[in-house]
Amino acid sequence: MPELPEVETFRLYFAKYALDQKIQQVLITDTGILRKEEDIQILPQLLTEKKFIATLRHGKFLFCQLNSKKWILIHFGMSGYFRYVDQINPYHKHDRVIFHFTNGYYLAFNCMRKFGHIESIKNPESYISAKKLGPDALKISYLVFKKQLEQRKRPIKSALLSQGIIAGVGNLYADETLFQSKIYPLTNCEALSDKMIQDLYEKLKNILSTAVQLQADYGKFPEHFFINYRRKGEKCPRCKHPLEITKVGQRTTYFCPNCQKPMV
DNA sequence: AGTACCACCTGACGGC
DNA sequence: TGCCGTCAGGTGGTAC
Repeated sequence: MPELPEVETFRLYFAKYALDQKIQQVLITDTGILRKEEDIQILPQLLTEKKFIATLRHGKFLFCQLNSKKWILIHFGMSGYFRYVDQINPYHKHDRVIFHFTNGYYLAFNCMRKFGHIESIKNPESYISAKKLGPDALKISYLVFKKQLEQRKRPIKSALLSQGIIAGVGNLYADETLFQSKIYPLTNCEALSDKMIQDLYEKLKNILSTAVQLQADYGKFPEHFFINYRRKGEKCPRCKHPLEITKVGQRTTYFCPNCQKPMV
């Protein structure tokens, strides 16, 4: 489930294998992965005979720059990832776009559920501003974080999930952050004390940077991380109280009713 | 500004 | 065995 740490891991993977490789051709095997119809023609023109020279991540969006100085955008939806391989056979069912490099290797964008997309864009700055994305969750300062949450009349969980407030947090890391901060997911932002906001900030930063360091490999996450217990019928790793499942803004939400109590 | 609801897509899982 | 409904995830659009 690509959230910020997964996308950062994909960015590093892309940088390791795709940067400075000459692109021989681009195969688009499923146009459903494109956002703009004209990209069927534009992407091959943009990429063929060029090289990627730089990467940039903002929230869950990955931007890749070519030596022509043009940019493309990759979003992983919920099932997207890269495969760097030395042959494209056997065919992988969900490879949607395949970059064929002159060194004989391929970078495939595999996206089972097609919620991801690839798009030609002008540049990251204009895209970020057009989409009204908030500051990146790993780069945001405490003061801006506080300002983004203060005075909002909505549950903290839905604020964390809103990419326009803070970019990069998805459903799993939102639950993780609220659990570690001992905050009830439906708590209104308005009701949060400065201390709680500070705690949220520190926990969020710590969780995301830990996950990035571990290359978003859940199996390696610290034992006490909530993600290891975020399952039906599981007990709280802290107090052993059975976890509860609810919905916040239509999204499935796990929490410990004993550790994360509503404010009175 | 905030919320609800639907849509997109596929595979896994539970129930019968 | 197999069918069928439900769910999961991130985003985008629309209507209120």
